[in-house]
Amino acid sequence: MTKSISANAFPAHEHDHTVCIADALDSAEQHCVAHQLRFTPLRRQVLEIVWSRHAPIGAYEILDELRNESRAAAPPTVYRALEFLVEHGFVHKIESLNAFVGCDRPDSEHVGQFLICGSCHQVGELDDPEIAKLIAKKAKTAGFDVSHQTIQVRGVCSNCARENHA
Amino acid sequence: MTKSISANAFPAHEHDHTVCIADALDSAEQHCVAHQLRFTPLRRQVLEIVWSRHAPIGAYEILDELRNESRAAAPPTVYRALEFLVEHGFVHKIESLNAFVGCDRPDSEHVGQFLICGSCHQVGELDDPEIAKLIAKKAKTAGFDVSHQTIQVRGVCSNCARENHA
DNA sequence: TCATTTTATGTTATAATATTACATTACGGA
DNA sequence: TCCGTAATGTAATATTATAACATAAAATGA
Repeated sequence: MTKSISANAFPAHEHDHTVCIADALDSAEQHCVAHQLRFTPLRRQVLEIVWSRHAPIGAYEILDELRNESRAAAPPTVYRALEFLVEHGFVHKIESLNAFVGCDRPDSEHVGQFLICGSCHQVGELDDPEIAKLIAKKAKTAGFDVSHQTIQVRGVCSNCARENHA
Repeated sequence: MTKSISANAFPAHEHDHTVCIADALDSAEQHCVAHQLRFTPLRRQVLEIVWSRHAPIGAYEILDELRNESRAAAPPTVYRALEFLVEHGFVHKIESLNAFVGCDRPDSEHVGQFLICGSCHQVGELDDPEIAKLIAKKAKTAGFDVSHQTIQVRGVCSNCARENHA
C-alpha cells in the first residue's frame, strides 16, 4: 500500500495506518534535510503522535502520550514542538477544535481547507486552488487584501456515509 | 445614515457607530418577536457590548463590561448569553481568535465568511453564496456531505490600506 | 579544539478560555 | 394560581495556552 491521495481525501477506515505514519515522518525528514531544519527527536516524536490518527489531537493528549513514552514533558514542550511543526506545514491547527492534525504535503503551498467529519472525526484536506482563488477574488472586490485563509467544513465523510447507510 | 451593507464589507473608521448598535439591537429584537424568542435584558446587554465595536471581543472582556455596568456576572452568564446569540445568528464566534463579533443579518441563511483585518482588527462578512456553493460542490466531489462551513480570511481591509498608504 | 553564539529543551508558575453542577428566580401556559 | 420550563445566579473546576527563566545541546568561527 502506498501513500494514498485518495479521490475523497479520506483514507478508508481499515487502511494500514502504519504506512501513513511512516510516510509522513519520512516526508518531514526529507523536507527538513532539504531546508536545513532541525528535525529533533522531540519534534519527530510529537509528529508521530499527531499522526497516530487521522483525526485531530489536542495538545494535552499529546502531552499525555509523551509522558507515556517516558519523556519529561510539560505544556511548553508540546506547544513548542507544535509551533515548529505547524510553521513548516507538517501539522495544521484546526482552530474550531483547538486540536492538531498531520499534513502529508508540507511542500505544497496550500491553504487550509479542512473537511471535518462529525461522525468519525477524521479530517481530510481539500487543498483546492480554485476555491482559494475565488475567495481571494471576492475579497479583493470588497477591497480586502488577503494574506491567509482558512476553511473549515463540517459534515460527513464518504466512509461514514457508507457505513451508516449499511 | 442608514445601515450600510457597504461594497467593501467594512464601515469607514469614522462612521457613526451608535447607529450600528441601535440597528443591530432593533434587528435582533424584531427577529426575536417574529420567532418567539426571549430577548431578555441580559441577552440584549451582551449583544450591545459585542456591538460596541466591529472588532471581535473576548468572552472575558464582555464579562468585565457587564460588571462595569454593575450586573452580577460570572463566566456562565456570558457564555450562556453568547450561546443564545450565536445560535440565532446575532453573533458569530471567530474561532481563530476565540472571540465574538456581531452580525447584522440574522435572517439570512449565510455561512460564516469572515474578513479579519490584521491592522484595525475589524471583521467584515463576505457572505457570498458563490463561494459557499463552490466549496459544497468540491467537497461533494470528494464524497463529503457538507453541513456547515466557516471561512476565515486574514489580511488588510481597504480602510487600513488607504490609511497606511497615506 | 575550544570559546562563542544560537537554538532547543526543561521546569515552574500562571494566564486565558470554557464548562459542570446545582440553587434560585422569572416566565408562560393550563 | 399552580405547575413546568426556561433563564439566571453562584461556586468550583476543567481545558487550552503562554511567560519567564534555567539548562543543555548544536552550530559557528577563530
